[in-house]
Amino acid sequence: MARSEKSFRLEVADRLHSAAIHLLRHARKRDVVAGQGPARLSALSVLVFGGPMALGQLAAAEQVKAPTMSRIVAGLKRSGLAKIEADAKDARRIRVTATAKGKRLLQQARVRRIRLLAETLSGLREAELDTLLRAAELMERAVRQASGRE
Amino acid sequence: MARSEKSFRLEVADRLHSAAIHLLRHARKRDVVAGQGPARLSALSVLVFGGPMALGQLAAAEQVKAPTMSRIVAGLKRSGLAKIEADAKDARRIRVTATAKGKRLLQQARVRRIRLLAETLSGLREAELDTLLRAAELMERAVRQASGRE
DNA sequence: TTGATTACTTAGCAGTGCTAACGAATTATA
DNA sequence: TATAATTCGTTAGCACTGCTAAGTAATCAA
Repeated sequence: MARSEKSFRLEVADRLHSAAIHLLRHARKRDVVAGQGPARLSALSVLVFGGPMALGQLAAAEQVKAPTMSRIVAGLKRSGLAKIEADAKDARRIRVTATAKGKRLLQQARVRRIRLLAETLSGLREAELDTLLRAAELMERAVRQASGRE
Repeated sequence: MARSEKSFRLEVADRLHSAAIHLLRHARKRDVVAGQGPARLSALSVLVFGGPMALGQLAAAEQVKAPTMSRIVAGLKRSGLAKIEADAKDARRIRVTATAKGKRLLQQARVRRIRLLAETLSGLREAELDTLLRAAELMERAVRQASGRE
């Protein structure tokens, strides 16, 4: 059967969507161990690897609205995982920074989560892992490009 | 740097986890169009493609606890997307069935969501889409195997 | 028959997403 | 300079989704 460029993309989108949901749902239980929800861990990750930034930047990076990020940051602060300072140039802005405790917790949570996801992948051969790695890169690229288009 | 079998799997798990989160977060806004949250749509999908089933089965299929599924089903019922009947054999059980309206809505929501995810993938070449499709299959397989192991 | 198990519901907590509305600070303009 | 428009973040309030604990009803086992 001849497959058109377009319908093939729809098929890929469909299958990928489903697979991503199932994969994450399977890995999700694990986040609980850190005592922090996935949104907080993800935001903390951005802070740790991207350095201190304003709330708005963080919200954009996480593709979330400002009020949502405001609450996430409040939670991180309450847990001592991030701290908030005033911006020297612009008093409207805040500067969100991961604390040492935040960095530590992130590494631990990350290790646990990733290790358990790796278990899920334990039945795959190395060549198949290569495919997944390339796929992960493609997904990130596609999202970046699409975000730019919006 | 020589990569060991093990650390490579950890790296793949890490990148894949991150990519899946970002991809779904990017596609998520779309579900809103249907006026139903992702958990309801996903459960409805199981009902439509898997046929009527008991609440416990549905919860297991969605990897969710019974109380959570109880509420999801209540929501579907309230919206007229699913109906609940008594089980003939066992009065403790309920039989959850997708209504015609539920099937219709699911198809529409699915088409919308998939079409918009396909847009996200529009910058990729056909060979890259092939990679994603293979990756989706691998993810599903890995999750199935891991679920069996648990 | 009585006790244990199973299926589902209810209640209550926490996290995460949104929009609307607000105050404070900054920038642009008359 | 004074005023208006914009930007940044917060608060309030809604909805959805996940959990555990506890309760009810039905079934199964001893």
